[in-house]
Amino acid sequence: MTSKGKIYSRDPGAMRCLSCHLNSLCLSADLPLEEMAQVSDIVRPAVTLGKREVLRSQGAAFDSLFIVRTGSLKQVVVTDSDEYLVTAFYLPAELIGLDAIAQCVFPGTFVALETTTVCEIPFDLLDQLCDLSTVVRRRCQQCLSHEIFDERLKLHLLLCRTAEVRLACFFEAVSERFRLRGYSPHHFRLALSRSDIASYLGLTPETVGRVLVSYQRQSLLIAHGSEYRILDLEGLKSLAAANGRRHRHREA
Amino acid sequence: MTSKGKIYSRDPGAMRCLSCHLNSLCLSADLPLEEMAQVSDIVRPAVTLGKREVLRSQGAAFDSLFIVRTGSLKQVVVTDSDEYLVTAFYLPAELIGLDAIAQCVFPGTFVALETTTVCEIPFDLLDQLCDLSTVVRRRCQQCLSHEIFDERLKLHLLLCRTAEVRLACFFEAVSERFRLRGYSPHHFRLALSRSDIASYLGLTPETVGRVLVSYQRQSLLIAHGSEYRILDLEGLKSLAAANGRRHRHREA
DNA sequence: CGACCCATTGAGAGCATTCAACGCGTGTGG
DNA sequence: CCACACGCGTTGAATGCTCTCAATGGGTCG
Repeated sequence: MTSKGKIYSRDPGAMRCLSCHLNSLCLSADLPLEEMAQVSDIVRPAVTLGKREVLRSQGAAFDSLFIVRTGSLKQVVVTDSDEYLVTAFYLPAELIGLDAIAQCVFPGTFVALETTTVCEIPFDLLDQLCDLSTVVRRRCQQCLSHEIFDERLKLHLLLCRTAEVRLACFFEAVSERFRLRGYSPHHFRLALSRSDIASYLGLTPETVGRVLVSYQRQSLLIAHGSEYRILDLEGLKSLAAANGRRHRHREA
Repeated sequence: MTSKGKIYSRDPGAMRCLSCHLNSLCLSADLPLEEMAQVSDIVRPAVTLGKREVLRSQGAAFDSLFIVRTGSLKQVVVTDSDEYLVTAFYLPAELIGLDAIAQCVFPGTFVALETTTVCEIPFDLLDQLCDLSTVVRRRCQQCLSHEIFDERLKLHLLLCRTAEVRLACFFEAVSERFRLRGYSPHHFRLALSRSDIASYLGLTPETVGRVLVSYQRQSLLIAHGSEYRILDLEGLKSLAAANGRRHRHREA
């Protein structure tokens, strides 16, 4: 398709990644300088999205991966039976579009939850880069594999959990994601609505609300709109770990 | 580590893949002859496992991917809170170990559900092959990406489903997996126990049993031990699609 | 300022779990 | 070869969690 030659000419905007505050978390994390420069070169300048603006629609041809710089997005899948399902959400430095590679089509719609900027990485260029650099290829592989395991285990755990435990797991994970990105793990704004959280966890908005109230009564966390303040992270963690329910299996 | 040269010398056992009955489904599917030969060369002769025998244990160093030739296996994860969770199972031609790549450790124990044979693909060799062949690399990428999306959507769907619908989804998916592999989609043996199925779906064995009885009363499917006969696949599918429950969202 | 969406609260119903008991088949050890 | 233990599958009754439905108030957008 596209000509294969010379995909990285050192242009003025290059080395963008090096100076980016997310540098250490991104796709380019831990890459040697040379490779990081190569990745830098194929990254398009950041795009800004307004709240509720769509980055890519479900079914659109897969052209690029994206990395969140600021703000956040959710992935919404509309199923055959016209259900509206929030299947993922993305915070700064997180990679969008990995699930589109196989089918060459975006499996869901990506919607900005607030004013958001994203870097675009054209996939055909990244693909060429993978051919040239083993390090980059491995890094991509790692990102892919990491998501598989992460998702699988978490979702399987949630399947047999009560609402109270599901939310504890959710906030524990979110808090950790913020912490890794250098934000406070105890106090953050999460632009997902209660309905979004409910959809993501397979609950109803009412139940989510009720559990939040019960958390507040237990002095675990306080929710004010989209502001969340975790008072007792350890308490939340033990709630999340407490195998919230049933199933007394033994080893194989 | 290992020397990079000449990883594919045409040895007598080569072209194994070409003559394998699973050829068209496997990792090697759709590869040009030359690449298929290369993959063939790094595949180790099939290993046989007895029932309940462990292929790799949770936490073991990641060394190889495996492909099921005959039989089946389950992946069991023991969580921090000592829960025993069935997170995946594998039928012939399916790829084991993709979720181990990121952490370089197997995230769960792989147990044979019956007498089973698997092909082993040493990962360091496959990795080298990816460096040499774009086609192989893309194919690996595809396998990885496919799992992400598949799992995510299915599990999120299950989260807000009743037991009746969860099992319908389960059998629809299993039937399809058998069909793709050339077996009857209507009649198959599934070596997973009721407890395994329950764990996989986040239910209790009792509930699984009760739903199976209700299916039988509705003439949807008949279960005799590990033999399953689907009488009304369409009925099962519509049950699975019927958004088994709640949540009336609108588009974004 | 009105429409609409989101969040919250309450009451009732339904579904799945829990707990308990039983029959069956298999594998083990005497 | 047989007895027994054990895991698996099944069934029943009761509890409890979460959904459903409904109504209200607050915030936002047009």
